[in-house]
Amino acid sequence: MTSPRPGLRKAPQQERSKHMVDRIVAAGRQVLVEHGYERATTNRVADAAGISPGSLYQYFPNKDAVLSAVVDAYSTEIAEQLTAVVTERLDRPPLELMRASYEGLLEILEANREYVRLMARELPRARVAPHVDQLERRISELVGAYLAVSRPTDRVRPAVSAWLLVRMVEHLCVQWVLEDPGFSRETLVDELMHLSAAHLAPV
Amino acid sequence: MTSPRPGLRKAPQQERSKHMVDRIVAAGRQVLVEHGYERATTNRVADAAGISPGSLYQYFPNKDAVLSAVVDAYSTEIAEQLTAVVTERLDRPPLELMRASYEGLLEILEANREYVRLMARELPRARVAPHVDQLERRISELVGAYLAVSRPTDRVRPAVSAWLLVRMVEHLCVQWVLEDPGFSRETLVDELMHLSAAHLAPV
DNA sequence: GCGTGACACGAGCAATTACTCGCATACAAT
DNA sequence: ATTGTATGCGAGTAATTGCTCGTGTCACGC
Repeated sequence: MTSPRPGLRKAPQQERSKHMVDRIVAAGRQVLVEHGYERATTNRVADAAGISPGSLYQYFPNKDAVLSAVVDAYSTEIAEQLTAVVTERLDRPPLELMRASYEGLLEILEANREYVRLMARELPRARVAPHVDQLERRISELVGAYLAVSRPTDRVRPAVSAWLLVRMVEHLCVQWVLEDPGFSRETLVDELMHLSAAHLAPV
Repeated sequence: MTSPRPGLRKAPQQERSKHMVDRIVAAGRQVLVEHGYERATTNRVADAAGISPGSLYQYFPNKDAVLSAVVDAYSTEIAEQLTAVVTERLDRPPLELMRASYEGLLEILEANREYVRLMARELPRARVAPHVDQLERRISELVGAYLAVSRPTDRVRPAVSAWLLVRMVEHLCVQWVLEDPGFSRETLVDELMHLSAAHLAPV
């Protein structure tokens, strides 16, 4: 990434510093996961990156920018995985697509439990809200558009269905991954399917 | 409350200090709501309570204890309101009880939007998790017990239903209150009823 | 080789924070 | 009134934190 990122003090120009930003972000992620939000200091991040605080501040204007970059990189990563899973199966029939999406989501969340815990438990909600809100809005719009075309039900407006289903599925999957409430992933998917289908069923 | 509270340094013995603890907790709540978590310092809380930091530390061993007391008092308050709403209508038929509970929950959340924002957005999840988890577990157990008796469906175990329904309803209601997503409370309740009924419907 | 600017360093500053302690005051019992 | 104690004060302290700046090093065009 040579293009200037938002929140970056300056763009790296020589080879040796090209990866500096990425190293800092990676170190920030590691510090957050290992030490938690309250112990995530700039000095610690610089330490973890094997550089000095001064070098960190050549690329980031302040602590906030570092943490934002961490959250941003991490959530982009997850969003891309999710998009890939869904678009891969976009040609399948609706119900099958739905089930595949839920299973894909759960697989991704389970594979990134560390990230889920960081975003949903460790970080103050105010810090992740912009990213999460944006992601939820984007997905809601996609689902809403899909529903506006297929129009499985007239009881509810597509936008309302999208809002409800996206938040319901997301939250239950996240909580299931974090809590491990004692029933199988298959059961969860089955019940999510049941709930979604019931909601979308015509009057 | 003359009984020693957990996390309290010492119990007030004279009249003039009886309300000191409550004043500190109230001030803490106000500071959290007004200034946010990151700006909630002990000195600011003492200021807001109109006392000195030294006095604060006569009753609380550390900052954490103050914040915990705030969260605890606040969530107890809400839990009591919710319990009242449900128990008041415990004799009504199941569907009516369910609808009344959802409506009661939404009324309480809307009346305490400030609290909801504090708990769900402002505070780090790690700090509210104990309280929220406990509340969720308690409600899940209640619902599970209720379902174990009435057994509306054999498809899912009562505990699983309780887990899913409690988290689904709670999260959607909280998000609806915080986001104001552009559809009426009536619509939300209708859809929650629809979803719950569908989930609990026999095979 | 040499000069110039990008790069990196890390000690340290200024500000903030949680928390204390010596002292003053209000109260209750005698 | 006097005395012992509970209560309250608030300037101060030790530690931490975000961040800077003077200094030095390295890469690259000439």
